[in-house]
Formats: sequence, C-alpha cells, structure tokens
Amino acid sequence: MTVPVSSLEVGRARSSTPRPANLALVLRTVCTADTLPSRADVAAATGMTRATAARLADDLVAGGLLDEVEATPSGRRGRPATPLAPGSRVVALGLQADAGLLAGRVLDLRGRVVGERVEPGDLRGSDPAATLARLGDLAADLLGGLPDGTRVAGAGLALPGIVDGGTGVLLRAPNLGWSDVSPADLLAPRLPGGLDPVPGNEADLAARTVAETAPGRPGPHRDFVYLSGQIGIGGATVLDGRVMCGSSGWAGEMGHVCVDPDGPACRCGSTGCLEQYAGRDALLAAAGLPRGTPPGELARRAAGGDPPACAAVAGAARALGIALAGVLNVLDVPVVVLGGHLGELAGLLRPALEEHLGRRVLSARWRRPRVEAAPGAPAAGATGAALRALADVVDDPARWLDAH
Amino acid sequence: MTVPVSSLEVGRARSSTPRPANLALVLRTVCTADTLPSRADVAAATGMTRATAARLADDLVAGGLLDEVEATPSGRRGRPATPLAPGSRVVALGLQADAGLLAGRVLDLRGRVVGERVEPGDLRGSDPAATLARLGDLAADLLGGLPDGTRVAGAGLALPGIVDGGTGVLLRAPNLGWSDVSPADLLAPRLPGGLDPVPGNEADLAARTVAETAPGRPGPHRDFVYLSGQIGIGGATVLDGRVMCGSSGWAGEMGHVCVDPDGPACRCGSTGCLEQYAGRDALLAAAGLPRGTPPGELARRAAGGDPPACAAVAGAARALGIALAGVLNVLDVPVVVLGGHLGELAGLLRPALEEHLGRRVLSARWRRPRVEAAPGAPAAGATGAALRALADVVDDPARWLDAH
DNA sequence: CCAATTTTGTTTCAGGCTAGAACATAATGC
DNA sequence: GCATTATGTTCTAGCCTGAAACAAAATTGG
Repeated sequence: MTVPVSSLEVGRARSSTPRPANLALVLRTVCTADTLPSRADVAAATGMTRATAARLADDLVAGGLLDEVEATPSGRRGRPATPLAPGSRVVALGLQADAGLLAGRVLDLRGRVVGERVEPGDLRGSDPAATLARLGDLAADLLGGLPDGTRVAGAGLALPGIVDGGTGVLLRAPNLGWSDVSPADLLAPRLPGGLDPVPGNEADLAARTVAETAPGRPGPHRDFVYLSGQIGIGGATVLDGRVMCGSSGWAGEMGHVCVDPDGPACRCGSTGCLEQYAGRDALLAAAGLPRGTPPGELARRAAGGDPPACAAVAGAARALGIALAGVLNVLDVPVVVLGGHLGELAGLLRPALEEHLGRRVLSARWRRPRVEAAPGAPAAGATGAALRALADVVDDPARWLDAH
Repeated sequence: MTVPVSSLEVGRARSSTPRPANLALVLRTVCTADTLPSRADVAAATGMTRATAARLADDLVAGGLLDEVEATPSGRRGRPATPLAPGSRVVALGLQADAGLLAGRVLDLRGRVVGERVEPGDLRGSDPAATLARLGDLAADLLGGLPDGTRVAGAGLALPGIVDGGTGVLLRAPNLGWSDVSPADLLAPRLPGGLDPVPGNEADLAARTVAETAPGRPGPHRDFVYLSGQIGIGGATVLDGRVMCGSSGWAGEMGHVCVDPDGPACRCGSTGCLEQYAGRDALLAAAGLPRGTPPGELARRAAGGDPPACAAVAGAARALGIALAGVLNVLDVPVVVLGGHLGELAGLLRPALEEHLGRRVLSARWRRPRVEAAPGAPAAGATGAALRALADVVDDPARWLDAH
C-alpha cells in the first residue's frame, strides 16, 4: 500500500446502509417534538415515506427505544394515531461527587427523573477511595430500586476538576483536594453489570442540562456561556448546541481569567483573577460574612440593602463584566447563564452585569447580551452526566439495538 | 397532523441512499492523503470494498472532481496503481477588499493557486460601489484568464468587518469606513455566469487557511486562536477544525478584550482594550514612529535593540498575554497563531508572550501554550474565501455531480 | 344505523447501492 | 516463460428505501 493508513484516516463514521442514520433521525425526531408524534408525523417531519418511518419506528419500539402511548381521543376524523414517546425503560445513571455532596440521579430517555439520592456532607480533603466507594454503594442502591425491566444504557460521573478525556483520570480537583485519581477503577467494582461511569467536568455537565432539557431535545439557547459558582468559578462554553470541552478537558477555567493585572495574587500564581472578586469566599469576605455562610444569606442581605453586601455584589458584577466581556467579544455568544452561588445571586447581579456587558461588548449595540439564572436543581452535574450517557443512545440507536 | 412541522425540524440532512455520503468520503480521503492514493488505497482507508471505492471514484473522475494521474513506476510488483488526485479543473474564486488592497485569487481542488491579482491601494473612506466595481472587474479579468475547461464552483469575499451571516450584509467595517453595504448586489453584475460571492469576515477566512492547508486537508492544528493584526486586531477561534463564526458573525473581536479596566479609553467606548496596546497605531506610537511606518521597520528596530521599539514590543506582549490567557483558560486551546502585523513581530513577541501565557494559563503546567506565526501570504482572506467555497464541494460532491 | 370520507398504519414490489467473490490485467521475480 | 502479487472490473445476492395499493379505525352526514 502506497499510503500509510494513519495519513488517510478520515474522522467520519461510515455505514454501508442508510439505516443507522435513519434510525437516529426517527428517534431524534420523536425526542425533539413538542407533542408526542405519530408514525405519520415522523414521516412528514423527516420527509420519509410513511412506510419507511413506520418500519424504523417499529424497530425502535421493538428495541424499547420508543414507546407506543395510549392514544387520547383527538376528535378529528380518520384512524386515530398511535403517539410515540422516547422509551421510558431505557435509562442512564448520573453521579456527582462535589465538595458539598454526593449525588446519584437516574434519567430515562424522556428526561424524567426515575430515581435520585443526594447525600450532603463535607468532602473537602476526603479520601478518594473511601468517598468513591460510598458513591458506588449509593449508586448500587439507587439502581437496585429501579422497576423491573429497566435497562441502564450507561453512566457518567461529574467531578469538580480537570478530567483527562482520553484516560478518564481526574488530574486535580482543588475543592476536593484530590489529584491523579482514576474514578472508574474505584467505582466500577461496586456497580452491577459492568457499568463503567464516564467521568467529566462538573461545569461542562451542568452546562449540558441547559443545552439540552431532555435527551436529544435542544434547550432554550444554542450558544451560551455557563458560569458555575462553586467554591471557585468553573464554566463551560456551548456553541452550536455542543459543549466545548477543549482539546484536553481544561476548558472552562473561567475563574482564572484576569480581571486586573495589578489585582490581588491568586493561588493559581497569577494576579487579579476573577475568582478573587466573584469566588464564593471572596464574595463573603467582601461582604464581611464568615467563611461558611450560605450564599443565600448574602443574597438576602444585599437585597435588604446592607452596604457591605451590596458592595460585594457590585464588585463581583464589575469583575464578571470585565471577564465575560472578553469571552463574549471573542465568541459572539449572546447569553450568559449563571449557576451555583452565582445563580442564587443572579437577580442581584443581572442589572449591573448587563450594564457592564452592554458597555464592553462590541456587538451590544445590535444585540444586548442577556444574563440568566440556571434552573436551580441541586447536583445539576449528575443530571448532565446522565444526559451525556443517553445522548450516546440517541446519536446511534442502531448500536443499542444490535447489542440487545 | 398533530405536530407542527416547525417543532419537528431536525437539522440533519437526510438521504435515502448512502451514496452521497460515500462519495464525500472518497473525495475527502483523496484530499486528506499525504500521497496520491489509488482506488485500492481509498478502499483500505475507508473500509469499503475495492469494488465500491472504485465505482465511487469512477463517478468522481467522470464529474471532474478527481483526476487520474500518470502512474510513476513504483518498483513494487503487481499491477501498477493509478494515483488519484483532487480535480485540477474545479476551482473557486476568493476575493478580498481591505484597507490596503484589493485581491482576487483562484484555487483549484488541490489547493494550488491557479490565478492571482493583487492591487495595493489606500481604500480607507472609499466609495463602496466604486471599489466593489473595481474588484468585480479584477475578478472578471482573473476568471477570463483561466484555461478552457475550468469550472468555477463558487466564490467568496473577505471583508474587514462584521458580516451578517443570514443576509450577507456588511454591517460595518471601521477600517474601510463602510457600513450597511450589500456586496453581493454590487459585485454579481460584473461577474460571469451568475457567480455570487459569499461575504465573510477577513479574520475568520484567514484563520481557515491555517485550519486547512488545501480543500478538505486539515492543517497543523485542530484547535487554535488566530489573531490578525490589521489596523485593529481581529481574530477567530478554531475548535475541532471548525472556524467559530459566532451566532451572528460577531465572533473574533479580540481587539476589544479588556486588558486593564483603568487603561486608556478606546474608540469602542470601553477602557483598556487590547487594541490600545497591540494595535498597529498604538505599537508605532509607543515605539516613537510616525503613523504610516510599515511594521517591518518596527520589527527591525526592536531586533536591533532600539529601546522604545523594544518597550513597545514588550508592552504588546504583556497585553496580548493578559488578553489571550483569558481566552485560553476558557477554551483550552493550546496554540495561538499570529497573522498580519503581529505575524511580522511574532519572532520578537514569542518569548515574552509564551512566558506570560505560561504564568497565566492554568493548564500551562501540563501543556505549555505555543505561539506561532501564520504563513505570511498576502491577502490570506482571499485564499480562505476560495477554500470555503471549495469546502462546499468537498462536503457534498453528489450535489455538484448532479448539477453538471 | 349505515355508507362515504379521511387519516393512519401495513404490505408488496421495484430500484438503487453496497458487499463479496470471481475474474481480468499488468507489473515483478526467478 | 511462468508463478506471484497487487490493481481494477464484473457479476450476483442482499439490504434498505420509495411508491402504490391495501387494511383499519375513526368522524360526518343522511
């Protein structure tokens, strides 16, 4: 052979028949639809013939990826349609280990929460092996409580740190005090049926819950920046509906964008990082509150007009404005979604932050950047981890059908 | 129908047969290969059978999208292979209107320059209609000089400003002093055969020349930030090999990332923008040189140790370090490519800039960010515009075959 | 209550495309 | 000159979709 294979590798998947792509198209169409579509609706939406759409839907129903739902009398004439819904017995497990909690959540293909466990607790400086063992037991318990016939399509694990995409190793998680942990090895033995949770960054996965509200269903924004205020400030960028994880998982280190080169020194070695102004501890210190105060208390004081609290919020808004304006200028993203402690402060931050962005973002004259609060579900990372696992099924249902 | 069609629209193209996708796969494989592959090489690389690869290749050869090249004696035994190459008679036209020049360039599917015209001239404050008429004549002249049998697949136009992706209207181009111009209307009448150049941002298109060195052939980096120093500083982000143009074409306003909130006022209304430190005029002023000095002169002086020139370069490196560190932290991109006047200074900027980035980018301890100079071809935007047009052909050759 | 109408879902058949195997072609090596 | 080896072509079976005919189950109207 003249040409080495490596030089010819072309990224795309190839399939000799159109069927896998069309199965995915049918499933995605059902997942995306606002109301439960019939086979005929799917045919109309995709441009296939009714025969083809029906055949593909039949296969998906047989494999459990679609459910035929009881028809509700529509009042229109003609044979009543059989509504299709994403299969309720195909689920995925999302796990999360954070400085403040352990969580597990099971979602089905419709995006409904089928099972849930949240265990608050201070895990800073905890032993990775012991903590992950507890999480594994929690997961096993959660899976054991699922109704018979449920099939677990996959699992994910949200971690507050840098995860190497290739090896799945948690390189470092400052809030937990962990480094170089391989969570798969510690978790898998505790889980039934060879389930192997794929680790991912908590902010990336939380951003996914905004990018898609249910498996295959796009959320309210195609392009946005997600900011997750935990102890530090993580973040993620969503472009074209895809969460950008960076070429090695380091994306979203929003907390260390430089706000002021002459500002206070940061533990990262740089100066004037965003975290020094809008991180949880920095905010509390500026407001004159002790370290462990819940962010809700800060929000209450600032809303009540307490001067140091208001000053802290104003300072955070200014710093966020400077840091985010840079990102918004570079990426042309119209929306910022605030999660974590920043989400709790969103109502107070929004006016000043939108004003800062309006001044510093070049395109603001045409389209003013908007600031929103993330829907405040606890342990959003667990939900995102489950969604990511289910996305694998939605993207290639043929593989799932062949395997079962 | 229960479900409104709009709610069911799923972005993907659907085709009832695998052929269009496989045609694209074969063409892309040939474009990507380091050496000219035979039909058998294509089969091996794609996983198709030789029969299938050969049939698809035959169709592409018949349509002019692939050429059969004279076999060079390989010395190996067996029937000699017929090498395949991207079709040399399918070309695209790239145009560029900039503050300092008008340019047109014709590229073939192999990425070779088939024709070229560059007309330097000061176009600041020029009349859009007159200037685009000149560009149209230049283009018509260029196309007229092409060898017989050449087929023009499309055209693009690089402009130094904000282009609305939907309408193709140039909203504003500060360096030209243009706003709300519709270049397609002014150009198309001068061009043969209903050719309608698609306008795009100059920095985005210049970044494309780094992202792909020839149609369908990935460049040296999958993920990088491109900085284009013209009069201001434009830029573009390439993620996963795709140039991110933003949800409304405003992406890449790198020049107005805030370096220092207490810095000098910028004409954009903000303060301490990168442009105030590393823009062409700011650099020349800091070096004590008059406004019109070519950047090469600054580079010579700084290389020679002239103190004000060195200070100017050092200041620019610091400002670039602060601004880029933010972007690199957020997007986890390992490479910065410098073009335009920053490219000419790349050698001088690199050491200080890499040092700044090493300190401010969180992932630097694992992977140090690298700074490179863009290959310094003049009017890179024109090349990028032609590449973009050719990418349409490479992405869906079936459409091209059907239409001819 | 029954027939016409309408819409959904199924069955059947033809056609396009790929995989696999056999075959033809054109070189090297002994 | 003949075996060997690799490329390219031809032929057939099988998978999948599109089109059209058909079956099923509701409403409408007398």
